[in-house]
Amino acid sequence: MFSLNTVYQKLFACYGPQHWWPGETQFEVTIGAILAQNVSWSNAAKAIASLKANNLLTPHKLFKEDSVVIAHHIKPSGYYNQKAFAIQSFLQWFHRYDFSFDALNAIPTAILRKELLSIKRIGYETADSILLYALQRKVFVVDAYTRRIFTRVGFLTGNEDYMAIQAMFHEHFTGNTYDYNEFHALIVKHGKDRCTKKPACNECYIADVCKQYGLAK
DNA sequence: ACCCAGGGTCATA
DNA sequence: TATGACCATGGG
Repeated sequence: MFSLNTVYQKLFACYGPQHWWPGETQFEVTIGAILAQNVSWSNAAKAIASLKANNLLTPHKLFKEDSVVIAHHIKPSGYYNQKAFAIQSFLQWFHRYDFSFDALNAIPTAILRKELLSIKRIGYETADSILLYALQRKVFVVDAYTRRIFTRVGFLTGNEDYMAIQAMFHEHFTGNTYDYNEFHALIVKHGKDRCTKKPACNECYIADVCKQYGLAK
């Protein structure tokens, strides 16, 4: 049987809490989730800093501002035209809730997820990142590291789609919302440190743990 | 110079 | 359903 709980506990013991998401407000975390799409966090952070420095990091400002201007300020995050559009698509939706995160808190997770996914340029991972890290919903965020690492250690075949992988975590990982937060962050941390694209991941800590406890299938 | 990073979408077969 | 192409910057 799967023992994702043990893998999580071992990663936590090894690396410690990651304290994600680095963002001062729910709104900053949300915009950060869009800006971080397929780009290093350092690049996304530069774009956030740029928006802050220009006093643009509020729902009202970004909603009214010309998308060309937004694109200019978020350039360091890459894909700046698409991301400017994504931000304004999100805000067009958020405007229906008066830019209120309290209003979002009243919506059931399944409904909220569906609505987020209906927004242009917001896919599974971005929607789930917003749900988990900005809205404190117990939703597992699946990313490239998750697929790569857990395929490598035998928990996945590599052919599962996003929803199938998420379903596995939802079914077998019994942590609370805080644990969901840390688990994803720890997977990214581990991926960056020790489990890159190298064909043979000789120093994979998760692989070590799985071997030690006989956890892989 | 090359590879990759806390993805998403669309055309094509 | 499943690949490929495209979007684009900055750090190693």
